[in-house]
Amino acid sequence: MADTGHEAGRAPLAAAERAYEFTKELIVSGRLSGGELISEGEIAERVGVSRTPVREAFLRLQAEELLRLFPKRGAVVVPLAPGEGEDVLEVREALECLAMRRLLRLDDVALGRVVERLREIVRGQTGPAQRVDTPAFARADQAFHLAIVAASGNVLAERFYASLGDRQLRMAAQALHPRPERLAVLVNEHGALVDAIADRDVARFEETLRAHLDATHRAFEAARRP
Amino acid sequence: MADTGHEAGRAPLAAAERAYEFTKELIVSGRLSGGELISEGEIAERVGVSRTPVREAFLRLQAEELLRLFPKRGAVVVPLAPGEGEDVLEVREALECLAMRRLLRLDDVALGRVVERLREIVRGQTGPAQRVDTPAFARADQAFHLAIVAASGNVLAERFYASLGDRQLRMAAQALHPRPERLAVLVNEHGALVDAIADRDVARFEETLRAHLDATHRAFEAARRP
DNA sequence: CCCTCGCAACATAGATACAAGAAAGATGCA
DNA sequence: TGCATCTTTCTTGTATCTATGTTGCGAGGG
Repeated sequence: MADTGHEAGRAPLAAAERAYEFTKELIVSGRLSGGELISEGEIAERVGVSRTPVREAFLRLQAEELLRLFPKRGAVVVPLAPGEGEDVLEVREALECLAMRRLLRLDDVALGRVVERLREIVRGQTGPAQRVDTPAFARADQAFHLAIVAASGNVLAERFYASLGDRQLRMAAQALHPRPERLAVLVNEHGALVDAIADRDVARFEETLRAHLDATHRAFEAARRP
Repeated sequence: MADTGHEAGRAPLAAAERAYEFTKELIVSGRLSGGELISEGEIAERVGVSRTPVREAFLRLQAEELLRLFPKRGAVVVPLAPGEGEDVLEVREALECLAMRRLLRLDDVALGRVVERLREIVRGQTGPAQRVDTPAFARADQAFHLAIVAASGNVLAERFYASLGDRQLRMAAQALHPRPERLAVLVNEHGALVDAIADRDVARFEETLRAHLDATHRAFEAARRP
């Protein structure tokens, strides 16, 4: 039973993890904007670890398409491409519609549980929307849409959808911020989506979703090029 | 240990890349099946590099969900989930239909170029189909479908679709290849898909694709559970 | 004035060394 | 024999060191 005698309970949080969180925070928060160049050594020094875990962090960030590594030259923060918002939204729409069609296979009881869970999430969004807490709302929005995909049971789609998350957050932060009055509208649209699911109305779901994402997209584009 | 300066004359392939390809080949080809345990050192020795690039390769494979890394314990090959075949096909269908709708935005000249490129790929499939070269055909099949998605210009979708291809290759390798007489049919179906694209007929494309994938899926499931 | 060659600074890529954690097997005791 | 514990060994995690490639700048020749 020899207890280790170390700071019990406190996870040491691996160096690679710290480097990852640190760098990702820099990017997602926007303190490092697209196109900027960073080096392993620079981050290593600031985090206080060696370059090896930083390298690992950079690889993960590259896999998430937040960083782009150039051999022997360095790493640049991937800028959001002009058409990227469109791409993300189209894929989201496709995956969510797929999820909706898949949800139809559930019996009424199971679908009822899904609907209840979704309504719960939507209820949780009214708070951030009223407080105009944009970052919190962005996370709640993401959780809502991800929940739809997750409920469909397609783990592949769920994983991919989740991987879009950080990218969405990055865009949402820019898209929602200048237009806080849209938040309440978004909550209503979420409610309408759940209604469509509860009614097993695929066409209405797709139509509502398209309008919902179109509005978000347009807001984003409007924010980008005033 | 391997002398590094030996083949330094031309090293177009980085050590990390070699380690990655080597390990991925082991997994996708099925020589390493789900649940098996591998270690960095083992691969490093077999590839003839140090553990550092192997570590990098493992991280990439983990990001692709082909490998699962356990801290301080090792790496296991992720087993293919029971419903994964279904999941993959559904997502493929969704993404390809999305691509088709996107292709409609192209003008006739651009669409004509796409169609011609696709026909080229289909023509290249007749050889493997007649020779019943199943692995080559599987790659050509994947290239065809990926080309459709790539032509749509959605890089996000394209990347995800490519990662699905690896999973599908892996499943195909594991399930003894179904009926070789189907290969010629598949080529014809590919041709029909291109025709639908050339005619800008979304409905026909979706219908043909669904039948195409359904048949593939059924063949796959039939091979898996005899 | 412009072009080119060469050198220095800097960045990564890979190898190696070392430390620490976890599991299997060996060992001693009741 | 059965169990607790200790040791051994295998594994990863991190640091450091060396090699190599890329960039940028400046001197020198046309």
